[in-house]
Amino acid sequence: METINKKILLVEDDPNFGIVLKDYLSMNDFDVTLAKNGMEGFEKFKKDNFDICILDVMMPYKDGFTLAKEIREKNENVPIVFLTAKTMKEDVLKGYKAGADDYLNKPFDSEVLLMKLKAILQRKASNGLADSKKFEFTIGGFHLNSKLRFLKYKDTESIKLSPKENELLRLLALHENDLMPRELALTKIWRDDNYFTSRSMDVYIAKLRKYLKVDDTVEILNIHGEGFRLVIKTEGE
Amino acid sequence: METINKKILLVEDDPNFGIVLKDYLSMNDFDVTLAKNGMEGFEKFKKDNFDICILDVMMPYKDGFTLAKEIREKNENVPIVFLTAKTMKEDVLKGYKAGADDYLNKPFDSEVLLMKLKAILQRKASNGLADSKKFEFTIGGFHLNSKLRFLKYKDTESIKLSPKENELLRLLALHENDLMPRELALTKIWRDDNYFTSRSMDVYIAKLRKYLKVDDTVEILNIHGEGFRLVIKTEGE
DNA sequence: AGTACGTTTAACCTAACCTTAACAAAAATG
DNA sequence: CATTTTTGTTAAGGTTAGGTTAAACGTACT
Repeated sequence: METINKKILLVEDDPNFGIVLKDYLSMNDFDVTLAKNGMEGFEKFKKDNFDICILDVMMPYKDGFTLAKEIREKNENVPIVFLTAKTMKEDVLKGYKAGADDYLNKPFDSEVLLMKLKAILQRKASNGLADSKKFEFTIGGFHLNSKLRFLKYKDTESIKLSPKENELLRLLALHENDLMPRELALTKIWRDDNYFTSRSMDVYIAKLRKYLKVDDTVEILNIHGEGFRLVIKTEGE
Repeated sequence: METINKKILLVEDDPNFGIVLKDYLSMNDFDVTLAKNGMEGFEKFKKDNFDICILDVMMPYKDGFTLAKEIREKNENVPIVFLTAKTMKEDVLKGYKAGADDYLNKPFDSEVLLMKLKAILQRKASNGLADSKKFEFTIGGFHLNSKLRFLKYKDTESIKLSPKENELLRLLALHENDLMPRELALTKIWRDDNYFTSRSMDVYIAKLRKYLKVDDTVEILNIHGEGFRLVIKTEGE
């Protein structure tokens, strides 16, 4: 498993710096794809599977934050590291809100970057990586494709799911018949756990229940104060 | 919703800075334990369960790295964030080698710290924490799942239990056939031992007895002035 | 500007939960 | 055996979490 080098998407508009950094990372056994701007970065992201994304914040056309958001919509797990020239608090906060995993101010030491990357990859490795790859589920009579974001019941037309609907249902499915803690969904999907996000989540639970109503072997149960449980009643028995 | 606050171990030798930081984090809904040096930090770490550790690097007797290593020996998962006054590359590298999750140079912005903590906890929330807690019990003809909070008798519909019912029954089951002291339940579940909580507990005992009535091999007995006993009459005999 | 879509916020209602009170029954106490 | 203390049980009350719908908001696309 460890034979294949980790793939990095590096998006950096300064060509000199970009090349230097790419070479440095390549020398350290990373498989680096370099993109010169946000647009190109997103295209390349869609076409491949990266283990980590390093995004410059200041870029023409599409800045790093916007790109990060787009990336997050496609993939909620891939680690994102921002590079920025200035130490602006706003930027840092914005970055973390966009789902950053780390943040580096230029000029930074390349060795430090390397250590950060290693630390991040290590963390990811310890987490259930299998989960992040799983995107197809059978839920009673339903089939959920959470990559393409649709839900199909038997031979009926498939329903399109919004990003939040999709992620929530996916999390529930990942914990099929088991408790899916409120807190988990809130931190993973809403990235904040407060009264409003919690209410928002309830709204989405209601939406999902509506979709699932056609199949009475499938149900979303509440465990008061804890979270929800997607139960699938197995036949007979 | 009663989300229990995340526990932070903060080890910082500068008393002024330590207090300020502790207060700031407390204000932001963290449950902070402050230790004044590495030694004390490790003692406190062993005595409790923390969600995250924030360690100053420069400390008398035992520096942050040494402490981090000791902590890692006890727990290889808990996130560790270092604080350091100087931007020394050596230190940063050493920190990551010691298993750091992040690194902050003083002076740092407190909001940035907050975001980092959130980002780290979010990452951690994604892996299912290995809850070594025991939550499944067989009580005569009953099956109690105290994680999903339900009680099932043979092949009947399972009953949903409220948090208090569930915790109380779980405590009783944990002490099956043995004395479960009043005081224990009151301090563990009600977090206070007074006349009213005690009466409340009696109400819950009554509720549990009602649930358990269908199986006459199971019974909750009172031991006057001491507590309760969940007895399970084994067959034959 | 206008439309479409996804998401959040507000509002209102119901269900779940916990405590308290009230009264009855046991058990201890002297 | 009268009295106090503890426990058993039920029901009322208050508080919070959750269910649901609709309106408001925001952003992207026309």
